Amino acid sequence: MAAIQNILLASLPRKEYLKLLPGLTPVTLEFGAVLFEPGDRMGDVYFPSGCLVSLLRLVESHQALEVGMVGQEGMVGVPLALGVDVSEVRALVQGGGPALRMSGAKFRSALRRSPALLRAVNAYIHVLLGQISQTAACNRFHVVNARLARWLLMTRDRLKTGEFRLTQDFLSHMLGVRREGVTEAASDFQKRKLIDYSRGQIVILDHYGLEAAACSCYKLSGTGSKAIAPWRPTVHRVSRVAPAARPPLRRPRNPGAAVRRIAADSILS
Amino acid sequence: MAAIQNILLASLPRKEYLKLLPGLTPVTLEFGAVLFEPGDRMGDVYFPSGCLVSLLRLVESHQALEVGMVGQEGMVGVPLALGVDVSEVRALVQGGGPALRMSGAKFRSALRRSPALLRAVNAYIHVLLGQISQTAACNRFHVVNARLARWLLMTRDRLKTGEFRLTQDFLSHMLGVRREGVTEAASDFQKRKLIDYSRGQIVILDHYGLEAAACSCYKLSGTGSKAIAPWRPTVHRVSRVAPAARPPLRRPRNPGAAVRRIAADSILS
DNA sequence: CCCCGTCCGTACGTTGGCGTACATACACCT
DNA sequence: AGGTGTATGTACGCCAACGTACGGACGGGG
Repeated sequence: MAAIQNILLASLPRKEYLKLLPGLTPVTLEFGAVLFEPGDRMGDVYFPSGCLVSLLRLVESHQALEVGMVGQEGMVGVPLALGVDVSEVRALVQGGGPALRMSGAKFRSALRRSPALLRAVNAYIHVLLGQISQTAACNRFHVVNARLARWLLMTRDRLKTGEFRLTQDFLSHMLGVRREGVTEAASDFQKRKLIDYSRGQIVILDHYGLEAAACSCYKLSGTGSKAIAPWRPTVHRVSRVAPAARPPLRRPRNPGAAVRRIAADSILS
Repeated sequence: MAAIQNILLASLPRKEYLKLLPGLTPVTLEFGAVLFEPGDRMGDVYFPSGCLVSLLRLVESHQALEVGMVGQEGMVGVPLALGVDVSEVRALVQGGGPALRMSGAKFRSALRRSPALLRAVNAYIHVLLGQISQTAACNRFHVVNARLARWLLMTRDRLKTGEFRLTQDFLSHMLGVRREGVTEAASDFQKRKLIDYSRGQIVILDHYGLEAAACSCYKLSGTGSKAIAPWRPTVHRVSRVAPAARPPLRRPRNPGAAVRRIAADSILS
């Protein structure tokens, strides 16, 4: 059996993990998939093992703001652990990859039978609370540049890679700013050789430089408490990334699964 | 026995509530008292019955932002229910009044023994999560005027009165803006006869007008979900409030209790 | 190969809020 | 009665971000 990639599950005693195993289905979450919309009944929970899910709060049908970011350190569907099965946020797959899925019913019964799981989930809820409130303050006080830097680093820590595919338009909805604002901030970083950015392909060139550009929120709860260690080995390359094997930014190849997918320009809706 | 004023406790079956009763100590929280600081070990939880507690996130030693507001619908010390006893926020008594206090140890054992309490607390945690994330989006997208209106209404709903004592300086830290920004917004409201404001004494004159001035966040999670009903009977008076029995804004009369108190100009620190 | 959709860059006037500074006003204390 | 500290009002320059508009650039499909 492969190593358990989700930290929350990995923290369980082997015995309790084995009891959970039958209920866990490995799935691949595609970029752009929407796991939940506000108002949706949440049928399943997801434990990301190599993907990244954004929790977005929608405002007045024209704007979105990321309030939480869930990677290997956590789970999607926290309210189910609290006895609520209606989502208040949009859960958007922001970085495609593997996850473990469990039905809400099984999850809730597992919570009752496994004290270790309950402890782990509770601890994560606390982390999430802290992350959300930290992000709230960050969004209020810090300028776009600093927030973008923080966001890129947080993403990197969770995807364990300094390369990912995200349009500036997408980013603007995460940060709750105009697309042009992202362009300016990204251009600045690019001039300073902190990142390379081309048509949705982001490469982090200088991790430490980005940290210096980020607000202090990154070091505080930026990584989602101690669970996620910043992923260090930064590729220092200055040449453009080869335009080779680059899948299309949207239109994922495998439209299957019971998750909706959304057009890039309707992250808001 | 008087009616149970805390909605969270009142929702319990009488039998389970009676089991809790020995652990509950009625206390009076004074305006300005700080229940927890970030980093503090939380020894007790509080169930407000007629007071109002703000949860503030501090940023870089010079700014504060309210991320949550706890009244009769909730409790202070949520992390204790999640197995964490270190606070991440400042819990500041923003409206003095009665509350029920319970030791953290008793609370946690009560949670184990009372399924109804667990359900109620979990439901509240979910509400709090929603409130925090809604506030985050609100702080990002809405102008000061709208946010101030929302804040006043939320306070009113929880204190069940349209009169309360708060300086503009205090408000500025709640909203995360300059004091002058609050002055301008409040002056605007005063000109439009929505509120009366004089040296820390706020009177809401036109509840519906304020609602119109507030952003839509008020109606959404503004009231903390369905738990708190907006408190309607607005006093419509235009004359100045009599300068009569007005206690000093700070320097509460009873400095006792094991809670620290802070100077008005150090809400930040 | 060209077209067209997507994505990125830039520009310009506007504005909400900031930082700063200072003036007034009220309240309590001596 | 006057002083002192706190609370509020106002003013001015500045800047980050907004709304809007448009131009260019890349890339896949017909």
